[in-house]
Amino acid sequence: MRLKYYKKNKNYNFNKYDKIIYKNWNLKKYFFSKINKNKKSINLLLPPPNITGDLHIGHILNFTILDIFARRYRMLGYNVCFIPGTDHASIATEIKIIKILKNKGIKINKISKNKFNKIILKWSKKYNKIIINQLKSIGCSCDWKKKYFTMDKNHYKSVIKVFIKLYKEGIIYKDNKIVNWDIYAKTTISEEEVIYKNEKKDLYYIKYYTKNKKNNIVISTTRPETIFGDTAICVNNRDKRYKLFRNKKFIIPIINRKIPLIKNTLVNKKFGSGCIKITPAHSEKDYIIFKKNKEKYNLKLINILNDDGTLNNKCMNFSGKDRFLVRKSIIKTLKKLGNFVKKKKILSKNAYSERTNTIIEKKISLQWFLKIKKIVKNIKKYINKIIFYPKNKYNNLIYKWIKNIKDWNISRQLNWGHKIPVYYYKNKEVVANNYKIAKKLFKKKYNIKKKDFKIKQENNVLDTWFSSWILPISVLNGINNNNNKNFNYYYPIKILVTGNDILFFWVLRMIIFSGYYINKIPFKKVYFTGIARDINNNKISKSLGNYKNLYYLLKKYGADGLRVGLLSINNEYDFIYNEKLCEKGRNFINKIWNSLKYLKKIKIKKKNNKNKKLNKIIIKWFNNYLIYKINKLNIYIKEYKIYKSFLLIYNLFKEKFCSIYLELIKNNINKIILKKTLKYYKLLLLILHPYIPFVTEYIYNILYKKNKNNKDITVLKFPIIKKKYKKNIIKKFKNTLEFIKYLKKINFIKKNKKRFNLYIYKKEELLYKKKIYFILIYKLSLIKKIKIINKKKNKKKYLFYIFKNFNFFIKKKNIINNLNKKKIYIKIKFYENYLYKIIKKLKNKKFLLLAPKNIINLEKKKKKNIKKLLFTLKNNYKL
RNA sequence: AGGUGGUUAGCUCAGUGGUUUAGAGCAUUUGUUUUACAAACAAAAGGUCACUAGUUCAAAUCUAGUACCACCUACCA
Repeated sequence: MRLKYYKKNKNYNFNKYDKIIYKNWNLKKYFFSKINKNKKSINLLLPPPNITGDLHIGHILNFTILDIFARRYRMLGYNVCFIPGTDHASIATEIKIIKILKNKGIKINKISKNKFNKIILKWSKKYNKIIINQLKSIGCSCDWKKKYFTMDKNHYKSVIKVFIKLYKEGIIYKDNKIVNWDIYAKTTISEEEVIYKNEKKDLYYIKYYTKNKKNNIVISTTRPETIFGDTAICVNNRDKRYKLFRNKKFIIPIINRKIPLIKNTLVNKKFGSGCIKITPAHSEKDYIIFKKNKEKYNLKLINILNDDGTLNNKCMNFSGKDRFLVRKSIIKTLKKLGNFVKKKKILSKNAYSERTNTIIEKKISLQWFLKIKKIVKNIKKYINKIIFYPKNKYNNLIYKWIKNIKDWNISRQLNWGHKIPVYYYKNKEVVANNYKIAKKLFKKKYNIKKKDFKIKQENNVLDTWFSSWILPISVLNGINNNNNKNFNYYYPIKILVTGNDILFFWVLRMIIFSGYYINKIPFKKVYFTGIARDINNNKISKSLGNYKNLYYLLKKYGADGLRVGLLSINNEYDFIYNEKLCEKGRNFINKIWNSLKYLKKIKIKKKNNKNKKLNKIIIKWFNNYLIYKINKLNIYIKEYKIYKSFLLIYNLFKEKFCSIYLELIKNNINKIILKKTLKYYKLLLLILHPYIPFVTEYIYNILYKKNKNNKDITVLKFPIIKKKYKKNIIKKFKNTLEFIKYLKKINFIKKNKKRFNLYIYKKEELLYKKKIYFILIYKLSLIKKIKIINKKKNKKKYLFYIFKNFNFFIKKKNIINNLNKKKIYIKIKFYENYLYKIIKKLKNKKFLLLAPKNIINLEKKKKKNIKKLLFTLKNNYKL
């Protein structure tokens, strides 16, 4: 690897070096995992992004967290297998292609299926490449040899195998049911892909007369265009208003067809007129009522919609027109006929397709279903074995979902996807792996003796999620061969990282499938991230396109900068993404770059014994502080508190290392301290590496690698320090810095910056020496010397100050008091009030009786100190 | 309608039953071009911690209720 260092560079040139560094990692096969029984395996699965477009902030957050786990486990000596992949995303991709073709002015009807499929294939190849490059460019340390695509041969085979098994067990079946119909994509979609939005709608009240027009009944509906599909009128069993009408028949306006009045408890008396029309082919509830009364009343099922959302030929002169246009014109007609009563605005939900954002229609249709309830029985057992982060947040939700779960509609009327392996001959069907086997089966099963007969494969493809729910097993080829070495070694996944929005789509289904198929959990842990949202609180997603291109962000902020930016928010909850986050990330990387520049520049002065003592203290402090923080860091990561862990490192590096440590040793560097500094710096790079892999690798190569054959940082050991640290040293150092800050704050710095003395009591000398480093005070403040005195100093010449428990004096002439008097007055008032409160507390008998002793003592101390402080302030006020 | 989470500085968010004035980043204001870093450093200003009640010697923190916001689930002719 050729990495060069130019001292003139103002920042880390990520555009140039990130690629070189990743190539090098790849060349040395650091991320490729082979079975090694002496090493524990860690299996991580990258949730496959859809090939519909490039990656966005949500993905990057997700994958960064996964990559942190991967890199850290690798550095801890585990055999990490981080499996990347992409999803064919059947419906999403197909819609995307259709849109693109439409924009080009190409009509889909005029393209043959073959050609269409070729276009999609080309697209999928292109975007597979793009996505992989993007994953590499953000630093994902994946095992590329194990890369999968959900339309690969092997995966396809697995999907088919699973389908056949479930079909044979009677879990997959074909039936006429009400499904969600997307009129744009012309396919069914699953319940999870439907988004309900509450919107204002008109509720129409319409009169239906009896034959002789003597009586009428008023139904209420939001969809008057469906009257062509009416088969009955329904009221609640207990609704007394309609008692008179029992057993009567009514006539549908416009089409003049007779329909009966029926009863059902599902009808809500209070809503609308309490009387509804039944159109069983286009409403789930109506369908249920229809089924119950079908035989008794001889009801018919009438489908009135074409696949594109226009009315079909059963709708008289309205046929061929869009359902919403018909709604308007039919109301006009009803008004003319005198059947229209009134309309009312109500708030009601419209069902939208998540994929195409069009209003979906409920429609009766012959589809394939999966009896998920049948295989979900033992799920509690498996869910209890899996740990979810954040803990317990989703438990209730999960069980509720399982309770209400309906059969899963798995067939889609699309081209792009796994074709359902069912074959037809006349009205007979078989399920088989391929055409040849299917033909043989027909011959056997149905005793067909003809040599030449044509069979047809089912046109529909499977829902995308049908191929996703088997992933944990299928990526290790565990479906085709459930006793292979890889599968036995790597299964199950250690931790799954994913957005909380696909809990039902994917996460739960994987648990259900693995539990059913091999009686095992698919993963040990699940880490849910929040969802990235834009300023308007919309999900950042491919379909909305509300995000900037990744390459733009990478060019501007670098991969490490992006990673830092996204780690700067608490990712357990949804968050609003703002590009300023990336700026913060970039700035941090810049800081790191400059620290390297500084270390490269250091020149050692030969004779420097002046500040040996100071150096010793600094080293002692930082050494202990590092151990303390690294210990804490490891605890955070073990608890999967990623956000906290990074915040810790961020502050450790920027504040403690750069602002304090490096500033303190400046101009005072000898061989020993340089050696120590490089050691600390290496430790910092190591703990930073999982978070920001590129820049740390670069610096490590520049600063520490002497031979080509030396290891890169990515395979070094992650520091876990078992040494104990000394708390009192850390505290003493902190105390001292606070003391110095206080000295600066009381504002007695002379303009000529002449040094002056600080006076302390003899009796407090020990306390001072125990808790404060004098040497640091000399270094960082204008104090010339700390002098020890026996008696109180003359008020006229000296001013008395207090910091925590420390009392000290300063000569008045050393103070330039430019605090204005008003401010001091406000302070005095504040402390007087504060003092009053404490005195009151200390007079409270209950407090003295019940509060712990140390708290009481603390209050007493406070009282003392505030009194003194007030004294000082008042003195200052006079000044 | 039910569930979950939230309400803390102008913005985005940390935070803990008692530590003299509740923290960070960004934004704002002021100062500093001093040899690692102006994408920096130093500092200032900015908060009745949503509201009400309760528990407690002590509540921003625990409990309950209210209001508002977000998400999820269900109903809707």
